[in-house]
Amino acid sequence: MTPVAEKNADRVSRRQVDKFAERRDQLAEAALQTLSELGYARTSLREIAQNSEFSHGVLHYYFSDKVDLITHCVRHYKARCVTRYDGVVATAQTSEELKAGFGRVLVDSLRGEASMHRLWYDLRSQSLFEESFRADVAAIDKSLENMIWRIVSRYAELAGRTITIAPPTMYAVFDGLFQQSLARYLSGDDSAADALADNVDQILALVIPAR
Amino acid sequence: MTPVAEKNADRVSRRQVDKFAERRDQLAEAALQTLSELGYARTSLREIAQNSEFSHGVLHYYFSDKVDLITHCVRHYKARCVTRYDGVVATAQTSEELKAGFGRVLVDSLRGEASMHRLWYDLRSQSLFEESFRADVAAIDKSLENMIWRIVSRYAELAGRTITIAPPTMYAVFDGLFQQSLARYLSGDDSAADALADNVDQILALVIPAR
DNA sequence: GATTTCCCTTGACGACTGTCAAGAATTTGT
DNA sequence: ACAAATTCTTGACAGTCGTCAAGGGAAATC
Repeated sequence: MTPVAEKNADRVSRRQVDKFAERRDQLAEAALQTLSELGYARTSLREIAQNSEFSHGVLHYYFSDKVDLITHCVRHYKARCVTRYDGVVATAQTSEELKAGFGRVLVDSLRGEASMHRLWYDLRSQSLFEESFRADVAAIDKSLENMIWRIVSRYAELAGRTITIAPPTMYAVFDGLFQQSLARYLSGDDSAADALADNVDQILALVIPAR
Repeated sequence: MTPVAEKNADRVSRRQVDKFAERRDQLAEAALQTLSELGYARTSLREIAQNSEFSHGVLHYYFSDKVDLITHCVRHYKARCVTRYDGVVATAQTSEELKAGFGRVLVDSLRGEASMHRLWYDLRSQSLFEESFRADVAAIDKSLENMIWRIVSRYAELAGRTITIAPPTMYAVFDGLFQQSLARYLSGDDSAADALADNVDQILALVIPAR
C-alpha cells in the first residue's frame, strides 16, 4: 500500500468513524428525549426508536446493548450541560453581576430543561442500584461539582472573601436546593423557579459570609 | 340483629380488617425489602412474592394493582422513618447534645439503612415522572422537612439563636448533604458517613450563626 | 456497470411482565 | 361434625421486553 493509498484509506476510515459516531449521537438524542419524558423505568428500545426516524433494530447496530446506549446517553448529556455557566463566570466583572448571572441561568435551566433535569436525578438514583452506570454518573457529578466550585470561588474572589466549605459540600447544598425546586416546579408551582433564585442568594450569603 | 350480635359482628369484622391490614403490611415489608435491593425499575411482583412466604397471586388478593402496592409501601415506609429523630430532640438538654445526637442518628441511619435510603431517592425520582406517586411522596417529603425543622429550630432555641432560613430551604440543604453522602457510602467509601457528620456540623454553624 | 460493503428493516425468539380466574386448602361459623 | 367463608396456589392469558438473524436496499469501490 502506497503512502497515498494509506492516506486515502485513513480518510475513508475516519469519515466512516465520524458518520458512525454521528449516528450514535443522533440516536442518543432520541433516547434522551424519550428518557426525559418517560423516565428510566418506562423507557424501552422500541419507544426510543419511535422517537427517532429509524426502526428498533438499528439500535443494536450502533449499540451493543441497552446499557451501552444509556451510558452513551449519559455521556452525551454531560457534554451539553456542564458548560452552561462558564460564560457567566468568564464575563462577570463584579460579585453582584456573577450572582445575578448564576441565578438567571439556574432559573432559566429549571424552567426550560425541567425534563432533562428530572432524568438526571432519575439516572443518578439508578446508579445507586446498577453498578454499570455508577462510574459515568459519578464523573458527571464531579464535573457539576467543579462547575459549582468555579462559580462560588470566583464569586468569593470578586467579593474579596474566603471560603471555608469544601467543594463537595458546597455542591451538595446547591444540588439539594435545585432538586427541591425542580420537584415543586414539576408539580405545577411555577413560582418555584423564582424562589430558587432567592434561596441561592440567601445560601450564598451564608456560605460566603462577610468577615 | 341484637346489640350483642352487632357487637360480635363488629368484633369479627374488626378482627378481619386487622388481619387484612396486618397481611398487607407484611407483604409491603417484603416489597420494601425487594425494592431496596433491586430498585423500582427492576422489581417485579413475582420477585416481591419470592421475598415473602407467599405465592405471587396473593398480591392481587391484598392489593388492587402494582401502583396500589407501591403506594402502600411508601406510606408504610414513612411511618417508620419519620420518628427516628424525635427521641434526640426530646431528650437533648443542650445545643451541643442535640447536635451530637442528630449527627449520630444521621450517621447510623446512613450506615444501617443505606438500601432503604436509596429506595427513597429512587421513588422520589419516580414521582417526578409518575403522577400517581406524587402526592404520597410529597407528603413524606413534607414530614421529613418538618422533622428537620423540629431539630434545627430546637437547636437554635437551645443555643439562643434565631433562624433566618425557611423550613423548605433548610430541608433542601440537609437533604442534599445526606444524598451525596449516601452515594459515596454506597460506592464503597465508608468514611462518607463520618464526613457527613462533619459537614452537618459545619452547615449547622453557618445556617444558625452566632449573632 | 458489477460487486462488495455498509446501513437499515423486518420478523421472530424466549423470557418476563401484570393481571386474573378456577379451584385447592385453610379457617371460621354453626 | 358439617357447611360456609376466607385465604392462598396454580396455571394461564395477552402483552412487552431485549436481542438477534436473515435479508433488502443503498452506497461506495473497483
